[in-house]
Amino acid sequence: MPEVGLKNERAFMATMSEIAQLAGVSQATVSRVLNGSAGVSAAKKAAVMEWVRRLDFQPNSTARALAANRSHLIGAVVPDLLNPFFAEILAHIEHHAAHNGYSVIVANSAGEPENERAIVKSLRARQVDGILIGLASGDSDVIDELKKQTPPAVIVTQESNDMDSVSVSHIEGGNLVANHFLREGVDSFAFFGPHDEKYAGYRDTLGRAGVRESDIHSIGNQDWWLNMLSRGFESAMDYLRSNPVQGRMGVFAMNDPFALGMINAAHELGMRVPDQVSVVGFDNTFVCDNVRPTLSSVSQPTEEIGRRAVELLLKRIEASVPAELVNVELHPRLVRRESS
Amino acid sequence: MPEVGLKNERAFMATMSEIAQLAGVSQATVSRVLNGSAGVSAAKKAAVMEWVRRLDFQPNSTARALAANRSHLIGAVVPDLLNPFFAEILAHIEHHAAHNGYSVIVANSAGEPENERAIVKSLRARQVDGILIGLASGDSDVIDELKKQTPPAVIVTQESNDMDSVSVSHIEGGNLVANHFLREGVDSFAFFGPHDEKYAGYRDTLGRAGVRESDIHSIGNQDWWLNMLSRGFESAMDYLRSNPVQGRMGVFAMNDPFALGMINAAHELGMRVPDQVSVVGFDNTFVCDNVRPTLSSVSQPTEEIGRRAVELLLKRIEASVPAELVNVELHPRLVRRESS
DNA sequence: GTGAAAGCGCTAACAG
DNA sequence: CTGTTAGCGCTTTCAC
Repeated sequence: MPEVGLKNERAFMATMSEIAQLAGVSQATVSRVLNGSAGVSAAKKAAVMEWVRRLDFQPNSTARALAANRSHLIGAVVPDLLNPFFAEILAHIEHHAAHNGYSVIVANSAGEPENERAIVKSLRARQVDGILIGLASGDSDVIDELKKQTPPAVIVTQESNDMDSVSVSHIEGGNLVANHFLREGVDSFAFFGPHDEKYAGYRDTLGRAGVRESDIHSIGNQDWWLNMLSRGFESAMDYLRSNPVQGRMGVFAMNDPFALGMINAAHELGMRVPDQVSVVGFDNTFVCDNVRPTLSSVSQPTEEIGRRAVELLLKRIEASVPAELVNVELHPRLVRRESS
Repeated sequence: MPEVGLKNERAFMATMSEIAQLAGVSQATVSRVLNGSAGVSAAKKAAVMEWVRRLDFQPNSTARALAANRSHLIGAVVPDLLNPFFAEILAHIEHHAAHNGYSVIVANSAGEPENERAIVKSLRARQVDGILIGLASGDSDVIDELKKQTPPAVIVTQESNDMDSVSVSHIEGGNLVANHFLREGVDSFAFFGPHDEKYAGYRDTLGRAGVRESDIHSIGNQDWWLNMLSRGFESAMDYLRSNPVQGRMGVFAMNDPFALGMINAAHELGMRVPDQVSVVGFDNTFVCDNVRPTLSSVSQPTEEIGRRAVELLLKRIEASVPAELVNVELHPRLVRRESS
């Protein structure tokens, strides 16, 4: 071991200069070896690697980031870590990022544009090489911010006209559910959540089957949806109490927690699922299989979303030139279970 | 705007020197102003701040980290992002870290000691100021790694003899469930999961009531528990099929997904919950309220765990001197619902 | 092939 | 109070 003073008592870390001294080469050569740059004699290379191994040397990524202007860090902004869907997406992002030598800084925006903005600023100051930003609903103001002076960014789980994005087609998701209800002979229709593209797809397909938009019931209002885990049940109760169901109603919920809330509310009021109330959720999170009745849900390929998002982002990072917009549009799938 | 060449076309970032030039002061003064160091004339301070505002300047955290040997970055290592419990903990960690000016790098260890080791190494190379490491089960080899040349680290959700830690007492959790079953007149007992401290607490309390350890049924084996989301149901089915229940059995599951698996398996086999099979889970995740029957579960104060862990870690980071071990031991609470 | 040297953008002495 | 100066540990010319 070399005789070096520890300037930080808590974590001794060798430096390239030390390795260089030990190996009898210049520090630049150590750098070359570690970066696999061509043109280092086998002998010196071996000498360097020997000491790298002996000291379990790892180059300081901060210094590297500063010098190379490349941090190998990406930022992942999610609207809600407590939502299993986003937790899943994050897990896959982390997995693929790590696999490519990138670390992930997480930040929770709570879906607030204000937070999103601040987070993007701070990520930029941290020199992240790229940003993956998960949006819970349609467009957000951040997009403007994102378009100007930031590292490359990719919108995840929503489409965007101005930015690269990776997501399923929510419209298609809505279509799927509408067709399903239609086939099952449901005779009244509701949408549980804020009106977005899912709603649009649902409405349009129902419309083509002769169902007027005014006949589609809206459950919940348009802004409470963030704290969804608790609010779903209450909203569903409110709705069912004041809207007696006759025949068979199909409820398309914007996400699984809401769908559960609806099922539980129906049971609470003595209605049968799926006979009187047929329920379909969205995201196909693991709870779907673990509740009774099991929950039908529109499935998003989270692994693919996470993977493609990382791939696209890294491509943007690698290529210094701005390229044409890419909107990866994946296909949702209806997973039918007992609730519908 | 100053005339500066952008060396990185994609993200122009002003530097302190530029601010200094604009404000007519030295770069060091800019640094002082931004760090709130005492002893800068109001006039110069104002001049600096003016330009900081105008250019929306944010100091480069990488450079800052390198120079100050302080990154304001902490690493959070979790065994499983897909487990809602850890997602929750992570959310709270992120929240409190951000609140204190720290960003969080997440890494998924999948509970593999090998990964944990590699992650800790890479986090160290990234100069994180501290590490929060969530352990899914008892002690891990990483602890040895953690004890030597790393930044301060705190174990989260498990106790440790060698490290700072923040967690509930799992033994106490086991006691709670045992007492609950005893009070409810359950007459046979099972534990669903690998034997750990929860099991020990359960066993000991049952023992004091005269139940022999050999009479406590073990469900599942000791190593599959990681991919729990799918395996719970199967294991429960296997168990119930080969062990006909007579009277009333109490099943204490190591976590909520397992508990759900047990309930579903019981239903599948025509058994009534909680009359024939009484089930209690662990972690009290949001699913507990969203399934029918609602699931009894031992609750961990995730917010407090996350907060105290961050607080403790920051204290360690702040204080340069190693202090006495701190093991924050919180209390679990049994939330009784319909399943028991 | 390889070393010397100039930064990357900042913090932190050290002089005045 | 404030400017000058020396690094932090690395990447990257630029010579030889």
